[in-house]
Amino acid sequence: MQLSKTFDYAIRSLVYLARLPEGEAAELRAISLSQSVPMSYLAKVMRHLVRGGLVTSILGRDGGYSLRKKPRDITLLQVYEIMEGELRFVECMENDRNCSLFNGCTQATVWRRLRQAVEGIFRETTLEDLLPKNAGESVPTPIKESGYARAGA
Amino acid sequence: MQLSKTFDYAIRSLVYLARLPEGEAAELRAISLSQSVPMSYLAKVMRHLVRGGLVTSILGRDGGYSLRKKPRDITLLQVYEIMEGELRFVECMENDRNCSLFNGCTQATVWRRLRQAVEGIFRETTLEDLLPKNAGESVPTPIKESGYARAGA
DNA sequence: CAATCGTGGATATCTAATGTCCACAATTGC
DNA sequence: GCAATTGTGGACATTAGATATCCACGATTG
Repeated sequence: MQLSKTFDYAIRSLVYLARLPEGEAAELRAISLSQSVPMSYLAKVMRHLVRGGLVTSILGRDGGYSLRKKPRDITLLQVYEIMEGELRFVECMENDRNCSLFNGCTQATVWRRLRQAVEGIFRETTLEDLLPKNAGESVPTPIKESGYARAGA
Repeated sequence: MQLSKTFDYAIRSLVYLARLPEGEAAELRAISLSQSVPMSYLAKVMRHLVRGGLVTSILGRDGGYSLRKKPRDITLLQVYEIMEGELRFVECMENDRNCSLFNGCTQATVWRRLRQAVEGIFRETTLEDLLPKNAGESVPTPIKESGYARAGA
């Protein structure tokens, strides 16, 4: 019942990008530092987001990442599906192939209800909802940068 | 976002017990067979349920397990907490110690809403809800018993 | 006392998440 | 063109947790 760090990283990175001034891009290093996420791992996360169409990447010098949509047009459900695939609580959720037990699987109803609930929340929550309220704040910095985002890629 | 097999095993075993005639107990082997769960692993699951107070165990010959409460008095939330501990979606859910980022963690709200939703469903769903509707049915048997519950403990 | 159960805990295996690395392609400034 | 910078791609390593196995033991019954 845990959400993966990867998913959390993705959201935090997106929020970071959403807080940038219009049209500006952020480097991997900056995001990594601000979120205390290993740079090489974050790189992988960002690639997902790029392929998923939520983020644009700019190559070469002065490159970086920037949002491709308005914060309010990015839902957590989109992010989840890009990072983790379809929302599912048990192996057998859709395909009865896996489950050789034919107790009519009375659990299925519960799992389905669970998914609907979670999916609903994810669908209704956009990046905008995750932006800090106090407007005139600048991008946050990490408390201690214990070894993240050093030399490397 | 996956539920553990262990949790699923626990529920299925409880449902199995709930379907027994009043006051009857079931052996580990029988449960294991019916659910296609390795016996030695199921033993561990059952111990949790015993310690958690949902199930009584009878030692010695003709021993086995039986429910300690009525099916409608056992909620999925109880089962979950016994098997997995407190419901939680991210590490930092309660204690801010883990999280050295002070972006005010706007996600926290979402995680909390998520938990409330799931917790609600778990709290409202009892074992009774998981019993097959068609009354006069006997305890199910597995389709194929491919190697489970053989010799061993 | 012998057969049958569950108990307890150490240990092993497996799998997915997480993290690391390096060669490469794109872009920009000189 | 060249060097520096930035993201890309994929192979690989590590870790952690879930899952599974084992065995010596205690309880119970006939």
